[in-house]
Amino acid sequence: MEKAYEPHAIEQRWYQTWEQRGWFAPSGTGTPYCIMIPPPNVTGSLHMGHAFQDTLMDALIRYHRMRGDNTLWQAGTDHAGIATQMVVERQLAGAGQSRHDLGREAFIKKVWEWKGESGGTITRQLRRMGSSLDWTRERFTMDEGLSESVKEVFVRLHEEGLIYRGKRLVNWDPVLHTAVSDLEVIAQEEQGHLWHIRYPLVDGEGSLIVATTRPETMLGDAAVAVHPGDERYRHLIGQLVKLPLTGRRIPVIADEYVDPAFGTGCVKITPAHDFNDYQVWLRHRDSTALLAVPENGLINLFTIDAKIIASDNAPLASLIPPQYQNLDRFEARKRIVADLENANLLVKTDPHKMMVPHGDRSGAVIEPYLTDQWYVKVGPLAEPAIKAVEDGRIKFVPENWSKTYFEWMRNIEDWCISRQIWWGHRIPAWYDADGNIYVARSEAEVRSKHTLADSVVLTQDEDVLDTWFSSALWPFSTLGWPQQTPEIKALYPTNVLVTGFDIIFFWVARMIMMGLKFMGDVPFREVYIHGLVRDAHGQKMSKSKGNVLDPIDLIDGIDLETLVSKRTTGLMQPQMAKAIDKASRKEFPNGIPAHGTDALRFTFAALASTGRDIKFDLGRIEGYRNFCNKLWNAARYVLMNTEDQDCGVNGGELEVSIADRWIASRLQRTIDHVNTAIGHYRFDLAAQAIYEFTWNEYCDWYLELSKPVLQSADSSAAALRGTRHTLVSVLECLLRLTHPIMPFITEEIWQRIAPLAGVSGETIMHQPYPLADESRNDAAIETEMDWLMRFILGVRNIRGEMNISPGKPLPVLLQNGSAEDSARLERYALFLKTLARLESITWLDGAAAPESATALVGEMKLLIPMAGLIDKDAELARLTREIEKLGKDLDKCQTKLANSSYVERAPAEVVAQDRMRVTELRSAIERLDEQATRIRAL
RNA sequence: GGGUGCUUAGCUCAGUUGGUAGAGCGUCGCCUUUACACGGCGAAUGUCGGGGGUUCGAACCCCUCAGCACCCACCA
Repeated sequence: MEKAYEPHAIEQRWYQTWEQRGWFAPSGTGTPYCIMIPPPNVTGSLHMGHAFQDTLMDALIRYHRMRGDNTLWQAGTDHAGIATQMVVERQLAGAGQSRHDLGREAFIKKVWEWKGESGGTITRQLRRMGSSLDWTRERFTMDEGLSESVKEVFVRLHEEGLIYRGKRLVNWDPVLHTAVSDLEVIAQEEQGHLWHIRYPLVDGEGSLIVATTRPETMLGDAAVAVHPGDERYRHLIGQLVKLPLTGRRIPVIADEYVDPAFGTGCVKITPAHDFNDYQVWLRHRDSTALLAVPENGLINLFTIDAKIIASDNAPLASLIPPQYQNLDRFEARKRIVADLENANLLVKTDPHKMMVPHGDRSGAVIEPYLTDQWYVKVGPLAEPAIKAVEDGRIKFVPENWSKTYFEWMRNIEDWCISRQIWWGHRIPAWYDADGNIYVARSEAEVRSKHTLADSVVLTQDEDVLDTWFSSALWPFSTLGWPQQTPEIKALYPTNVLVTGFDIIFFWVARMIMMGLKFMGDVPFREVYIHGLVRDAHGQKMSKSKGNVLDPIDLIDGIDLETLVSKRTTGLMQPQMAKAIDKASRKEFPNGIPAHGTDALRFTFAALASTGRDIKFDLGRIEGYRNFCNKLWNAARYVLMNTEDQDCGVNGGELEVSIADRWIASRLQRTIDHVNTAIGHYRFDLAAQAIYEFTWNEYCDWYLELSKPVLQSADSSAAALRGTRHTLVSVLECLLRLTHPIMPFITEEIWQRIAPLAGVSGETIMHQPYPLADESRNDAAIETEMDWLMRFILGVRNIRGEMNISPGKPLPVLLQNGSAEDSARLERYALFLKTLARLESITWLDGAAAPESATALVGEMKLLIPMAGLIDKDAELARLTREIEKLGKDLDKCQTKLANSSYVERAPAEVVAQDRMRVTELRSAIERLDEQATRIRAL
C-alpha cells in the first residue's frame, strides 16, 4: 500500500466495478427498502445541496443493503420545464434568435438536443459521489412511461372534477410570458410610494382621496371602495366619481375589505390587476353600480409583456388615453404620476415599504393577470394528506416540520398547473371550432369517447403542465404506474424521502396528495428534512455572491486561477467580479487541494445534525481527509503485521490480552451507537462514533498496545495469533461499519483485510452490517484498561509538563499501592513500560522518596525522580493547578451533601456516588498537598 | 401580521429520561519514536444570550426579555 492515502487511485476504479457488476440493483430478497432520489434537473450540475443530500441517501441505502434488505435507490432526472427552457432560450438569444423564430417543434427538438448534450453531467457527478443508484432503472420525467402516468392522472382528476379550467387572476410573469403558481412567486420587501390621488365627485364640488402604490392601474379602475361603517364616506356610497386622466365615471361602493384606518380609507378597485380587488369585484359585479361600468368593471390593461394595451392590439384600448398606450407599466406609472401632479390631483406622496412579488426564475415583477388556466382543486386531495401526517402514517424528521406542512396544507389554494411554455408535458385537452373542451389520453380517445367525426377539427391545448405535476407522481410513476408492476407491489410505499425544507410545498405535499389519491397509500413513511448547505460564513451559496463551492472541486481539488475564473464568469452582474475575485483569493490563497469523495461524504455526514443548516468549512473536510489517511495508515500497520502470518483464522490457540478484550468491547459499543444513530438519521453521531473509535481507541491505544506484544521476543505463538486476530477482525468490522459513509476507502482496504480475517466475498457492499453483540461488552476489562490508561497518562502528563523528551526512558517509583495495584502492575508491566517509555518500575515501600514529580492513579502515587533537574516552580505550578481543580470539585460535592433536602430527596445512588467522590477527592488532594509541601521544602 | 427555529470554548457544533459541561478545527509547548508530520505526546480555554420560576439539583422543564435566522401572508 502507498504510504499516503490517495483517493484518486481507487475511487473511479471501484465505482466502475460496482456498477458493472450490477451490485446497485435490488437483490430481490429481504425486507424491501426503497428511496426515490429527488430528481435533479436533467441539464443541471451537482451542487453542494445535492452532494449533501445524496451522501445521506447513499449512506442509508448502503446501510440497508448491507443489512440484507431488498434495496432500491431509484435513479432519475427531471425535465425542469421553465429552468431548462430558459437555458436553451438564452443560448438562442446568444445567436440572436428567440424560440418564436424557431417555432414550437424545432425549439423542442433543440431542447432535447441540449438534454442529450448536457444530460449526462449530473449523473456522471452522482457517480463521482459514489451514489449507489440503480442506473439500470433510470427514469426521466418526460420519458414515455412517465408521460403516460402524467396523462392518466390528468384525465382521471379531470373526470372527477378535480382538474378544471377557469378564467381568473393568476400570477403572470411578463418576461417568461407564462402563469406561475403561488409558490413560484417570491415576495421581496421594497421601498415604494403611497400616492394619494384625488378622485373628484361627479356631482358637486367634493372629492375622495384614494391611496395607492400602483397608480398606473387606475386606468382600469372599476370603483372606489370605502368601509360600509365609515362615517366619513357613508353618504357618498352609490355616488359616482370621475376617474382622473380618463374622465370615466366609476361608482363608490361599500365593502368590508377596506380598512378605514389605513391610508385615507378609500381604495381604488382595479379587479383585473389586483387579487384583493378581484375578490371585492366578485362580491359586487352584479350590482347596478358596476353593471354600468364598461366591461362590468373587469378591465384588462396590460399586454402579456405588462405594457399598457393599445388600439392595435386590444379593443378595450378605447378606454385608455392614447398617451399611455404601449407604455411599459413602470413608464406608465411615471407618466401618470407626473400628469396627476400637473393636474393638481396628486395630494401627496408618502414613502411606503411593501412586498413586491417577483418570479423565482426570471426575477421579473409578477403581475396579477386575467387569463384562462388549468387548476387542480386541491381541497379534497389535501384533506387525506393532512390526515396521513396527523395519524403518523407519515413521519417528519425532525418532527417539527410537520407543523410547517400542516400550516400550509390547511390554508392551501387551488394549484395553477398550466404554463405557457413549450418544454413540458402538453396538456391532454383538445378544442373544437366552437371552443368545446375534450380531455382524454389522446386525440383518438377524444374522438371515440365523444364520437366525433374525422371532419371535426380538434386542436390540442398549447400549454404544458407545471414541472411539479410530474414530480408529484415520481414515487409511483418511476415504478411503472399505471401498470401494476411487481416493483410497485414490492417497493411502494417507499421508506423515506430525503429532501430540503424548501420543497416541502412544491414537492413533498404534492407527492403525498397524489400518492394517496392514486395508490391509495402514502408515498413514503418518513420524510427526513435536512438543512441548507451554506458557506463558511453562513451565507447562502449563490453564483451572484460568488461563494459557490463545487463538490467536484472539493473532491479533485482546483487551482486558484481556475477557481477564480469559474466564480467570476457568466455573472448576472459583471461588476461583482472584482470583489468576488478578491474574496476568493483571500479565502483560498492556494486554491483548494484534493480531498477525495470519502472525505467529502464523511464531512457531510458529520455536519448533518438535526435538520439545521450547515456551514461548510474547509477545515472540516481537511480534518476528515486526514481521518481517511489515518484509517489508511492504520490498515498499513495491520497489514505489515499480519500479511503472510498466522492470524488464527485457520484454528490454533488464541491468547488474547487486556487490549484485545478491551478493543473488542469498545467496538461493540461503537457498533451499537452507530446503529442507533443511523436509525434516528443522526449521521453526525454515527460519524462521530466512528471517528472517535477509529482514532482515539483503535489507533491511539489499541495499535500502540499491540506493538509490545508483536515486538516482544517473549510473546507466545498463541499471544501473537490472538493479537493478529484482533487487529484484523476489528479492522474488518470497522470497515463494514464505516462503509455506508465512506464507500471507497473501506472497499479498497477491506479487499486486503477480509481474507486475513477469514472473511470471503466479492465486495464489502454485500457484507453484513455489524450488529452489536451485548455479550461482548466487557465492563470489567474496561475498568482494568482504565487503570492502565491512567497510569500511562500520569507519566505522559509529567513528561509533557516537565518538557522531558518523549524518547527518554524514565524510572518510576510507586507508593501507597493496594494489592490490586501490584497485581495489575504484574500483569501489565509490558504495556506500561512500552507506552509510557519506562526504564524501570520500583515499589518504594517505606523508603523516603527522592525529589520527584507526581501523579496519582487512584490511591496509588506515581513518582518520577527528577534528581536535581526538577523545575521546582513548574512542578509546583502543575500541582497547584491540579489541587485547585480537585478542590473546586470537592467544594461542589460537599456543598451538595451538606444540603439535607438533597440527601433526602435525591436518588440514593446519586448521593452515594457523591459521597464516594468526596472521599476520593479528599485523598487525592491530601496526597498532592504532601507532595507540594515536599517540593516547596527543596 | 402569523408561524418555525437558533443563541454552549476563539471558530463550527454535540449534549440521549434534569445528576461532575464535551468533540473537531484553531492556539500554546515538546518530539522526525520504523502505520501515519494528512503524525505523536501534553496543555490552556466556558457567567451554557439576559432575568425570573419549578426542583434537593437546570445547558436541558416553564415564563419573560433581547438578539439572529428562516418560512408563510392580499393591507391598498
